[in-house]
Amino acid sequence: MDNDTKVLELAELFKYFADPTRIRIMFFLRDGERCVNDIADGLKMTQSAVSHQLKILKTSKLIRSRREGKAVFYSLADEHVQLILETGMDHILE
Amino acid sequence: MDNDTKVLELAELFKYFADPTRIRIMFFLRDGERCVNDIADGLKMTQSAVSHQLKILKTSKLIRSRREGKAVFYSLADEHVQLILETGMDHILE
DNA sequence: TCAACATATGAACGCTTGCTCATATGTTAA
DNA sequence: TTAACATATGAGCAAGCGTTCATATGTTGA
Repeated sequence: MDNDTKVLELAELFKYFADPTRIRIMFFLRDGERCVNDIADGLKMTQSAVSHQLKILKTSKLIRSRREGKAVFYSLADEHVQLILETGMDHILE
Repeated sequence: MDNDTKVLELAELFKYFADPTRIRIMFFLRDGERCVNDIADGLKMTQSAVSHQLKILKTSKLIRSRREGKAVFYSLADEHVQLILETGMDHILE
C-alpha cells in the first residue's frame, strides 16, 4: 500500500468517527452486543437512522453483526475501535 | 462536561482527522515545524488551501504556530495527535 | 401461506465542507 | 514610506453526508 492510499484510508477511517450519532452507537456497544431496536430505543433515534449508520459502521469494519432469529445483534469489531475512542476522549478531557 | 457534550466534542475532534489534506499536513509536520510555503511546496497545494486548513487545525488545537520574521512555522500540538494518527494507521494496516 | 415483527434500503432534501479566486493583512529591507 | 514577499481571509460553488419518509426484505409462529 503506497502512502497516498494510506492517507486516503486513514482519512476515511476517521470520517466514520466524525459523527456524533456513530460515536453514540459505538459507546452504546461498549458494554456488549445490542440489537437494532435496543440501540434505537436507547439512543432515542428512529430505526431507519440507526440502521443506516449501522450499515456504514459495518461496511467500514468498525462493528460486527450476528443474526439471532428476527433480531440482528451488533458489537464493536476489535480493540482498535475502543483505543481510538479512548485516545480521543483523553485529548478532549485534557 | 456532560456526556452529550463529550460526544459532540469527540465527533468534532475526529472530524479534523477526517480529511486527506489535513492528514497529509499532520504527517508532514511529524519531522518538525515547517512554514506555510514549505508545506504548500511539499504537498503540491496552493498557499491558500494550505492556509485555510492550517487555520482549522490550529483552531482545533491540533497544531501550534510560531512567527519568525515573515514566516509562520507550524508544528504538531502534542503527543495525542501522533498517537491518534498511529492508532488509526495500525488499524488500517491490520 | 399469512400476519406480525425486525431490519434494511432507496430517494430526496438541507446542511456542511474544502476548494479556488481575489484580495487583505503582516513583515522586512531599502 | 514603499516595494516585495509571506500568510490570512471572505465569497461562492460543487460535492459529500445524515436525516426522514416510504417501502422492501427477512424471519418466526400459527
